Amino acid sequence: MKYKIPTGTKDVLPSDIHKWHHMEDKIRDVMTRFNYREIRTPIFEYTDLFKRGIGEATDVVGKEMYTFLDKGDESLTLRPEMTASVIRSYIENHLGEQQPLNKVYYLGPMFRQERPQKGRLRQFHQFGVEAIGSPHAAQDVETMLVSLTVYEELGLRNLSFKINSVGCRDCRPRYREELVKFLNGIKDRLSEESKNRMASNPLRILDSKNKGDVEATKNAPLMKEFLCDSCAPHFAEVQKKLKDHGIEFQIDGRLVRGLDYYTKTAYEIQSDDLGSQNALGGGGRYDLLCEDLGGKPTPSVGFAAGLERLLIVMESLPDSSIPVSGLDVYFIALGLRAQDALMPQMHAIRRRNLRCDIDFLQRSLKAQMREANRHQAKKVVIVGDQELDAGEAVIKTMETGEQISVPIAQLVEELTRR
RNA sequence: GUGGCUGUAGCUCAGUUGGUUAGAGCGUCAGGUUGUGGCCCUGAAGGCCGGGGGUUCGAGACCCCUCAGUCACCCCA
Repeated sequence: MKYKIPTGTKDVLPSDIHKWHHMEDKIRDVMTRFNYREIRTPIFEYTDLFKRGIGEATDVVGKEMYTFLDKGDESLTLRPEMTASVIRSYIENHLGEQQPLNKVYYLGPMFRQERPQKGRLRQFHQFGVEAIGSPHAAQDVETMLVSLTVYEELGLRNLSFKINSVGCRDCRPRYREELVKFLNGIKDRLSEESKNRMASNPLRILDSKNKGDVEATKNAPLMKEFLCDSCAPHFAEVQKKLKDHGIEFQIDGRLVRGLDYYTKTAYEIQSDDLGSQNALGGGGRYDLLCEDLGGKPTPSVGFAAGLERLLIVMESLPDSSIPVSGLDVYFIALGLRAQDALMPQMHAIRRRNLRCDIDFLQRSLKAQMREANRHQAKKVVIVGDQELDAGEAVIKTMETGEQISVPIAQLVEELTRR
């Protein structure tokens, strides 16, 4: 085969598209009820935005970005995530000047050049929200509720919901010092990767999956023990509000997440159906990002979640709760005269909001019936020379097999009745 | 970037220690019904056995290289 799809990308074929529509419809529905409005930003941005926004030390920026020079020698990058783009747009369009709190959501493709595996593609899709402007724990909790509601209403169960606080620029440095002190004591037991991270981002050593690292850091100090007078009550309040909502969660003191901009709250929703890449979505607060990108200090919180991963979990549900719908009417014309007579009728019925189709291959009645069945047609209209001469059409109800004859002139009325 | 596994029909997969013409199920198409779907029966079409090289009288199978997929590491959605 000469042409192949690029590594790490997937076609969504017509036979699967209803699953995507189902997810997308539910996401937009929930977002709307929570009063988040969609924002659409370009698929690419100037490379510096992501370097500054996500952090030079992160894996995303360090080794996963699709970066290229355009014909004007500008360095552009296919977006690896949305938060930096959204904040750029928020600042650039002065959204904060028009109202103090902006709640936005997005849904679209992201790009990271990594080795694909289960639940990880080079072009993948995320939905997410950003609530820009509120420093309060209630806002953290609302974003959590958005994602949990989407999952809940799509029928997902048995998810695990983990939260942590990663502190702020006041308390994190103090903690980081303590942590490095501890890590130095057990340095020789750490993996190479973790040793390399000692200088750049020691916090992430804690959520390493390497068994040796996990064992070695078992007694490491945790951020939650070092939270400052601002972060500690905030974290406590998030927990209290979650309990008020009856939301089950676990505190995971080692949850850090790989994006540099998080402050205070960090959270992740996981599923066991996902294999090794078990995060369905995650998010947190990023109170410093806006000013880092040249805007005014603006406390914000948001999450991002993967659609491909959501799809994997949905497909693992015992009874596929993804609705499929068939045609309302399939038109069977035996001969071109009959086709000429039926197409205007079909058009009129399509204009009355029914889903219809007709055979375009001039095949046998039997073949056309099979086609009707394949499309799960509720009714079939059959017209051949006999009917044509009588000015009539046969309407067959597929489920019961019952057939009636009606004048062709009354087809529209007959089929759209009820 | 590193490692494991897998590449045979549209899909899912068999294929014996290397041996004649490469199979099955599903799907597709047709017939069984002069103009009636699903279920059933019958038949047909559909394969450079991922690609290249090598060993051999003989390779889908063995060896080497290569490409692709997949899973895992790292990290994340």
